[in-house]
Amino acid sequence: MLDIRYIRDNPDKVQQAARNKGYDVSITELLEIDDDRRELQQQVESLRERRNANATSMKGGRPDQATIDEGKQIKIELSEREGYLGNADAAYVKLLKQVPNMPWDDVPVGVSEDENVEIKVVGDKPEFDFEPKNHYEIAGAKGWLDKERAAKVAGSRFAYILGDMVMLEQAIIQFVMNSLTNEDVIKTIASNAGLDVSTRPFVPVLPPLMIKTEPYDQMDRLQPSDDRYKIEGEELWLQGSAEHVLGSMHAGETFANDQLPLRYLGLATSFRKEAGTYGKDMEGIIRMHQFDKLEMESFTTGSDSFNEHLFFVAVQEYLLQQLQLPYHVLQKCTADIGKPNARGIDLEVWLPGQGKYRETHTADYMTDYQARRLNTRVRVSDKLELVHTNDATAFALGRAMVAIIENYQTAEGDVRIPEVLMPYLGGREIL
RNA sequence: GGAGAGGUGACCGAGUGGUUUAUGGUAACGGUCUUGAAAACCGUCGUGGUGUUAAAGCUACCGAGAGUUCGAAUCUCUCCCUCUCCGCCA
Repeated sequence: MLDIRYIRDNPDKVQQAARNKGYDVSITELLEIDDDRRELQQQVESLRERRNANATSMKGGRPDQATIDEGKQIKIELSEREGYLGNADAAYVKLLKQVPNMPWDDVPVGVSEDENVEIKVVGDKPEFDFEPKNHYEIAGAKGWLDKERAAKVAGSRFAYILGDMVMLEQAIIQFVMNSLTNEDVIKTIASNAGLDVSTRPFVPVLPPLMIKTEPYDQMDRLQPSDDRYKIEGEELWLQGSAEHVLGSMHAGETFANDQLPLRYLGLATSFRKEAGTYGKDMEGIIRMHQFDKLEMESFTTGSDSFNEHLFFVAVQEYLLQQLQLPYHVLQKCTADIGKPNARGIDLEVWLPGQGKYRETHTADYMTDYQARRLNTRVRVSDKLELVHTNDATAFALGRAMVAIIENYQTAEGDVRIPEVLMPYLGGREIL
């Protein structure tokens, strides 16, 4: 949620930003309702003042009949005004929630993801002296992937992952966990990127995989709710990303300044309905209803948050470079960054089996947009301010394995193991 | 799932319908005293909204929401959470 005071002071800017992001919300209407609401609030508060004065006028003794009658009269008026205020408040909050976060200054204006801007290309695409295969051809032949039986048991867009592919996932998890909990690695990443950020390592987290309606809404991630799985008969949902359960973890809390930055590395299975994508990416494991993901989330002060965002991107690049996977970096345009985002970066890895880049990583810079409704704050030199949140993919494990399988394939249909992962696979060099 | 007990400020803890603008204590901060420190004493010590140049003021907040009442931390209802016992369970 945006700060209403900012909206009052910058109505045109906010309106334009919402338009650029593709959100149809009337700032004029919002500010009119805001005015109405404030006027009603004044009326209600002065009635309450009268009520309170009336109720305490007897200083503890029994009030006389005239005082009681007066109180009854105030009560009638007050309850009428409170009714109006309640309606105005509901309309106000509903509209205010619809206002997207302001895009950062350098976010390109665009109407669709086609206008995302490639800002960097890294790594050499592998060259093969044979026709490279898709990950699902290789994994299928190896017996690592069984979607038919998964369909029988759970339906489409589910898979049994088997054998060495399971070992590979575990190896990636261990590699990333070991790297990002090591302060020396954090130092290296920050200094390579030339970033003046804290070198505090990440805290690994196994979060709950379900989240209640209220914190989900406060994270501004409940929408689109038709991409979410709801537990029948409960105000409970399966999370669609560890971001949802990590970012809401400190709702209602106030940090001391020296607790920040607080960096979490969550490992969680994420669930998405993928409604409206039927027929799209049905082959392989690119777009499953369920996938394991290592996700970074951090809480910082406002002054540190932008560098933290750049740091998260640097972490993503570091991990891909360690695995020697070729990728490019996209700066997402206004239409694609997302409603709570101020800025968004996508990393896409080159998939030789498909002959194109595919999204494997996202870095979301939220400023204080999520924290405002979560009410997560920090005390900075005696003043309270909202924290800023950043989240970013460390590895979506399914897609990471797709990238490894396709980039490291051999003519024989085997998969070489990236060097940094060998120690986690018993020193083997090939799968 | 069943039965019971609870949820009050940074923390502990009183408060079962009306000077409660939430008692008291701890911690923190400032001061007095001291060569310095401790102790003692004095003072300060919540958040949101509204309002304003700034303030004062007003208002809300005792787990969340709704209700009863002239008046609610206190009574009623619903929900959330914690603890104890039973049941079930990896």
